[in-house]
Amino acid sequence: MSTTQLAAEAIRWYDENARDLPWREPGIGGWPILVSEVMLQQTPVVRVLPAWRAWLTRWPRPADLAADTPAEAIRMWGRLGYPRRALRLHECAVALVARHDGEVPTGLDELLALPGVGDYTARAVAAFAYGRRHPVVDTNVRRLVARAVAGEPDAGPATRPADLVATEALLPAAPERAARASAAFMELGALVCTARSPRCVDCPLAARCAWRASGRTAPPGPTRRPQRYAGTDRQVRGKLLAVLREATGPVPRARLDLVWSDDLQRSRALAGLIEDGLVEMLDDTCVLAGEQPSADG
DNA sequence: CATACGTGGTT
DNA sequence: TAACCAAGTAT
Repeated sequence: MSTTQLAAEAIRWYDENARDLPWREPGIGGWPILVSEVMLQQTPVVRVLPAWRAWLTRWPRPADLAADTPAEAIRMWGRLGYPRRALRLHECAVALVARHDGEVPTGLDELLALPGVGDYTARAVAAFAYGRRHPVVDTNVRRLVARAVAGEPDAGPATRPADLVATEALLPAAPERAARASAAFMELGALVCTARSPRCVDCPLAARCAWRASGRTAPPGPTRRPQRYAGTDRQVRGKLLAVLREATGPVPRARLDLVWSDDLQRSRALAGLIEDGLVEMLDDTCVLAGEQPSADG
């Protein structure tokens, strides 16, 4: 079977070339892996590393985080971006204590029911923490499969059930080995079969790659670009939250007024943060969610 | 299915 | 410098 060979080659390469990442340490546990997966959502490895270490040092078990405030979780999140993930992780910890005896569950459905855990993360935790044989499909795997198997320059814009089927077909029968294959595919996608400039010369799958065999056809024309970051509500939210993150107590509205001059947009952004549960309003001041009143008032 | 959601490094 | 990119999720 040629598909089985893809996994075999990928694993062989992975054994030699995988990065030495702390959450890959054998037996590390479900919680550290869950935290790493959530942090890695849309965030580069190099920025996650220190945050992951600090987070797990402070909250080694879900119960530790559940006992602390959401505000502290948001603070520890620092500048990783998408701070709602910190809130989701805190909610996760609370749910794990309430529903799963403080442990990260092993089943896909139970994982999927956790806040901030979607299809990718549920599969990643089940496979990498518990050795379950589930296809793990992230953007790297979708790109690699699109190229190596389908011969296309890139995967489609949205995850499709077909991606799951195509990836499942590549997995070895033995669960532990399937999980290793998934890790290998992700690592290959991250380091070799990259989006911009794939390094086919270094690719262990090159000899079997359909895209390379076709002469590396170019992707279709320009896709519609999203809005620029500068000037968006997103940027304003970031500025507002940065002030609250660094403050030790309630912040007067007047101080938040300084971060953005457009009253309408600033109000809209703040309302969004409150709506998302990241920020709370107390009288004429704002605080991070669940912030405890400081002793010194 | 499109869009909102942060941040900072690379090209 | 502007655009692109990085282990997605929720609506």
